Amino acid sequence: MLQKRMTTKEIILNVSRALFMEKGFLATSTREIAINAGITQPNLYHYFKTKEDIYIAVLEKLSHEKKEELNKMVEDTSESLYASLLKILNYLRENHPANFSIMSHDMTHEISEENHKYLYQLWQTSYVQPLVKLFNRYETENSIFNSNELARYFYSIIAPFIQKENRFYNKVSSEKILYIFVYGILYSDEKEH
Amino acid sequence: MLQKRMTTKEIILNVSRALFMEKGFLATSTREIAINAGITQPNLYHYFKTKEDIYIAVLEKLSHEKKEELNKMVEDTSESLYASLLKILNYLRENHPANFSIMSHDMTHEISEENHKYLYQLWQTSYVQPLVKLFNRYETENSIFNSNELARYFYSIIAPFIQKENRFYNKVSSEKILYIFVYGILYSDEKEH
DNA sequence: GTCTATACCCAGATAGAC
DNA sequence: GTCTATCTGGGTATAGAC
Repeated sequence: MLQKRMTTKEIILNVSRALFMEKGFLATSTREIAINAGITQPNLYHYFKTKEDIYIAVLEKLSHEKKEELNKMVEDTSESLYASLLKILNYLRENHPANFSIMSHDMTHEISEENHKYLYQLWQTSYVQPLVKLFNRYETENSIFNSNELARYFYSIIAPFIQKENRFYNKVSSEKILYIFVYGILYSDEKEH
Repeated sequence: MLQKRMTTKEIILNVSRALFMEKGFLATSTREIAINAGITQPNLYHYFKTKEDIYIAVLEKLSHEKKEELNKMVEDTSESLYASLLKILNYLRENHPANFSIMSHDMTHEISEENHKYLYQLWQTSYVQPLVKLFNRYETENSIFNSNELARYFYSIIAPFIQKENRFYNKVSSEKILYIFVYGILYSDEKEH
């Protein structure tokens, strides 16, 4: 994917994605986006009406990409639940540019009400739904959690391990993270595996 | 605690805490702090050199308060691990003004390097250490996690359930949250409790 | 210790030439 | 489609009177 062959709009979306996901909405300036895209700041406004519109476009593209990938990973029915979750976790840790916590905060605090609702829907269909499908296949009747809850918990638990900058959480292996989610801290105390 | 009998500095710290914790460092303006404190914006600078200094002072006070409380809760050795964790979780959900994710992001992105290090130390001694003490009492040799890891995982797992604004996570009971941390999702599938 | 006035900067966004 | 120039508003912080 050479930048030379990309349109200006695509370049803007790419550099904006990196900046928004690393620094958050507020801390990312349109001037910074422009410089990184190799254009002037007013030129941005030829492609987008506002900075918020850029942000929406970035998350739209990101969500659609991840939706595709997550659905693909979930559809392999030959694997165990643990194996599927491990694959997803590793994929997100390697490929996802976003810090979920920042995304969530920006969505609820820095974005207009209607866009907030729209992004929430995007999140649901792209990230939560694939996981719900997965859990539905394994869930038994006496579980105290339904698939929707499990999908949300999964993301909240893995969130800190996805942010790139964190010196502590980055070193933790995906297997260890999953152990807690799947077996809890007591299981690993009482049993060997 | 009547505001009338508080000093101006205390009032500033109180309103700043509420604003910083809800909106984050960047999104909170000194004008807003001043209005809520009932003073003019330049008057802030009689008490603090910079906005960042206010932020540091807020987190210092908050940490020391929580350190006291957490240590108290951890010292009751008659309780089970589950009961202790439940007490701590409920306490934080009821009394902690902060969204840990925002705090963490501000610390690493919006604050000077030296203050960042200082706040990290505060976090360690006030929040992590009490939990480490607790886990040390229960940990067995074959656990794949040490107490320090468990303390950090605990906070990362409960983090989304502490932010006040979230419509989904707020409804979840503390018992359910702890179930996953202590028993995992599989245990609740296979066994009744 | 608190105020008014204001400096200074950087943000998002627009006008209009090329 | 991209630019230069610029508007407008908000931010943090300072000067200096009371």
